[in-house]
Order: sequence, then C-alpha cells, then structure tokens
Amino acid sequence: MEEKVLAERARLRFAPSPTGYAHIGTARTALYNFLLARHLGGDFILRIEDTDRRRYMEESVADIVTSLHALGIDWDEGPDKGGAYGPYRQSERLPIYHEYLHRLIETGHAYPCFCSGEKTAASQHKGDKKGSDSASGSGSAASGSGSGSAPTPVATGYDRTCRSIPPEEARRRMEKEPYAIRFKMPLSGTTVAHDALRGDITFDNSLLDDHVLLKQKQPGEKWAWPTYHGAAPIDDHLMKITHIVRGDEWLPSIPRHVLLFKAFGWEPPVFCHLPVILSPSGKGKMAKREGSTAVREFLKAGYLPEALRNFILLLGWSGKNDQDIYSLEEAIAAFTMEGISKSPAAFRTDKLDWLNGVYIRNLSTEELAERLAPYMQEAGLLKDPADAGERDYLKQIVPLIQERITLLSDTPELVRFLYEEPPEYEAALLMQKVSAEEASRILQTALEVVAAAEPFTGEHLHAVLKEAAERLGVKAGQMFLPLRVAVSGRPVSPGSVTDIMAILGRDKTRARLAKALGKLGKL
RNA sequence: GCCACCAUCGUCUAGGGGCCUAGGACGCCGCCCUUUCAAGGCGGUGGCGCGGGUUCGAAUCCCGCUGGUGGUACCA
Repeated sequence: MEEKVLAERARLRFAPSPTGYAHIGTARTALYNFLLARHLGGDFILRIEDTDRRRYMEESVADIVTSLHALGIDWDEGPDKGGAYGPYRQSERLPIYHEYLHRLIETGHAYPCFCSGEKTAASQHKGDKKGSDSASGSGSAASGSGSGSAPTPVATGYDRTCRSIPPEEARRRMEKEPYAIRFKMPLSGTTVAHDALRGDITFDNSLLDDHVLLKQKQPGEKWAWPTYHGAAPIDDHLMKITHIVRGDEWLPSIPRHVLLFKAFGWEPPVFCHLPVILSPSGKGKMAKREGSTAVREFLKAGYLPEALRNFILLLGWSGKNDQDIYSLEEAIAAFTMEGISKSPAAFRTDKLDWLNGVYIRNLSTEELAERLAPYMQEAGLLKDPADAGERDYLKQIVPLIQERITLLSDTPELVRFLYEEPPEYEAALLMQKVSAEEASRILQTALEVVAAAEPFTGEHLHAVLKEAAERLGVKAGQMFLPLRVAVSGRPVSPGSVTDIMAILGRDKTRARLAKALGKLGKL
C-alpha cells in the first residue's frame, strides 16, 4: 500500500485551525510536513480548518502565515496562492461537505440525528471528566470502589437514539427538522489502522461512538458546518493528500478516519502521528502557563528564526549522523519519517539558546546590525528610520557583542554606555586590582596617552597603553580594569577597553577618564 | 473510569540481539587561552524504570507491572 502511494506524486498538507497565534507545536508540525514534501519532491499545501466558529480568531491566519514564512516555510497551494484543489479554507467548502456527507446517508454509512445538542450533552460524560472531582490522585481509586454497585457504565458518547429511525421516517423528518449527521460506527469487530511510526494499531469498534460529521445547521445559515472528522478526510482525498503528518492528539481518532475513507471507498493516505511537545518541566503539554508558546513571542524575545527552526527540527527528529546544525537545504535533504521519534519531548530552551548564539556568530557584521536594529529602536538607542551615521555607529559596535549575546535583545543594555553617559559608580570599582594611588597614576597616564594617540584606533591604543603599563610597572590586567570602569562605568563590559575607546572617540574617552580621576581625587 | 500511545545521561537524542566497558549535542564541573564578560580549545560528570521470559548472548524481541502523555465534544 505504501509503495502504491509513494508511486504517485507526494502531496502533504499543513492544516491549522485559526484559533490563536501559531505556537511551537504548530510550527513543528508545519515544518515536518514541509520538509517531507520537499524531500520527496512533492507539493506542500496550506489548508485552513476554520470550522469552529466559536474559537475562530481573526488575526490567527495572518500570524500563522507570517510565522511560517519567518521560519522559511513556504507552500505551493493555499488560500493566499490558490491552486488546482481549492478553495483552501474549509469555510468556503461547505457545499462539498454537504454533498459528500449526505451521500453517506444514502449508502447507509451515516444517519441523521435529530437530538438536540443539550440532549446529547446529557447522554455523554457518564464516566468521569478529568478535573471535575477534586484532588483525585491516589484517593479516588481507594475510596469509592469496594463493593459499591456503580451505575452501569455507558461506553462513551452519544446513545444512538436516532440510529434506529427507519430511513423513510428519517428522510421525512429531515425535510422540516434540524439534524446533524452521525457516522454509523460498526457495533462490533475491530478496526486496524496503520501509523508509519508505530505500525498497526487495533481498535475495538464497540468502544467507538457515532461521532458527528456534519453539525446541525444553525438558523439563518445556508449550509451546515462539518466537524473535523467530517471535513478533513474529504479534503484530504479531494486534495490528493498522500501523507498526513499531524499531532499525536489525533491518534485516538485514526480509526474514525480510516473507517470514513473506507465508507467512501477511498484509499487512505499514510498516517504519521508526531509525539506531543511537553512543557519544560516535562509535565503535561506545552502550555502558556509555563512560558512562551507562540512563535512570534520567541522572535520578539530575540531568537533568530533560523535558530528556532533548527531547534524545533531537532525536537522530535534526528538525522543519520550526529549533525546539530542544519540549514534549511540540509534539513530538506536529510529529513525522513524514520528519523521522527515516538516519545514526547520536553521543550527546554538551553539548546535553543546555544543554537541562537551559534547562528548569531555566523552572521556577517552587516547582517547582525540589520537584525539588531529593531531591538535598538525599541530601547530608544536608535531612531526609527535610522540615518547612515547611526547605522554606521551600530556596525562598529556589533563586533563587540557578536560573541557574547545569546539573544538579540541582550544587546541594548550591554551597549547603552556607548550611547549615553554611564551611570554613576563607586570609586572603589576603580581600585579592585590596584591601590588608589596606582589607579590615579594609571588614569593620569592613560589620559596623556589618549590625548596623543594617533591614529585613534583600538589597535594603536592597545599598543601604546600596553607600553604605558610597562613603564608604570603594572600588569595588563591591573592597567585595564580601572580604564574599563572609567570608560564603561562597569567592571564588566563588552569589548576590549581600547576598542571601546576607539568607538567613543578621543573627546568622550578623555572626559570619562578625567571624571574617574576626579572620583579618586576626592578620596 | 475506559481506550490508545510512549519509556536510553538533568534535557534533546544515536542505538533495531553480539561492533555497547551504551555514542553525540545542550547543560553542569574543571583546566587552558585571556585587559572584564563571553567565545574558543581540552578534559570530566551523568543514563538503558522494575520484574519475568526467549536466546549461547538483550538497551535492543515477548509478557506483566509501574510511570508518563494523549483521547474520551455538534473543539480542532
């Protein structure tokens, strides 16, 4: 079966539902689908699954599109691009679902359900809902059971009242009563579904319910809306999707989908369910509670999109060798389903931080300055359209921070002293490695050297100050610490002291040295 | 509760019966380099959840247990 599928052109889709900002899990699913599609030389399709009108969020689609683009993911067909299998928004495909799903009633694979939403809601949830009973944990199992005769447990879901309505009567009632369409689940037997990662999985049909495929039509609406289970398989077939790579949360509903394909007489595609991404603590799904989840938040926080992409690539997939850094092209070449891991991964940012540093260090000065600009502007150190002089100044500064930042957003506070007067500091900071007298002599000498240095470059300043240190009989470390404090206001600052001086220029450097000397003078 | 999936260093993972005294990366620790902090180089710490099988031999196969996660909607 898989050979047969692979013989045709591969077509993969990413089908998010626009209920919020694109989050990390979303991005990973999109990335894996994209990489596999490209690896197989096939098509990649974006399809918007907007059948949930209640949770629909307007900015969501735009955010998903920008987030994916930022990560380097692009598609061949989609709502913004069109394509031969459109439309690509489910909200625009309502008549299609209507037709196919009603066809299922004709063939006896589904039936209309006239029960109200309230009634069905009441007939289900006979079993526990998870959080409802407070502090269950270890207690519940021990306490309740014993010999108590629990009410006969209903398997799950809808009680199938309407399943036994004779077809003739059902047809008549459909004329004037609102109805939903439910799948007629086999009452016995098993369904075997195949997952590319886990092999065959067997499900007991008697445990599966008659789930809704088409929701009840709402007053005033022309068409009824489908559920995910009603719409996705139809779209996947009509769009000639060959591989479905999606989140683990869909694994339990895979029998519903293969049964539906079977009911239509269609060949199901290859299924591959990705393990969930756990929160950093490893407890539960990644959720907003434990830090950021949206791609846009990571980008705003100062992560490079290519680093983020590299990180999520590795979060649940690994290649044949021990490679850690993958360009997009390398990822496409190396990505196969076999490399996807089956167990869930905790979202820890340690490695992401490291990767971000690696990518930052690999950027050219110009490129990094470009990427830094928004953060500098946000911090008020750069005007919004920055003029040539400002951009030039920033480029001078970039080498000082390139090797020491983890996040782009680390930069402004690190280099603020190159834009503004450093904040007041204690005179004691000048004397960490030397006595007050020595510090005075060092500063005094530096003042003279700086006044005369020509050219005023980091390199030359370094040479002449080193000489001065020898003359004074102090070690380099003793020489440069007080100068660093004087010039940057802190004992720890980016760059070599002499590079800082060169960037500041002769006048500012002299002023700051003099000010430091003044502090010592008052002692 | 029921159903399903998963289970190798702290984290991400390699491993598909002998090549494993279990490899890599991040983190952590130490040393080197060094005008601070970084970066870089070198070294180290650290793991096959438990119990049964199968086999000459098991991290690798099977069963059970335990644990984790997901699902159980006219949400996706």
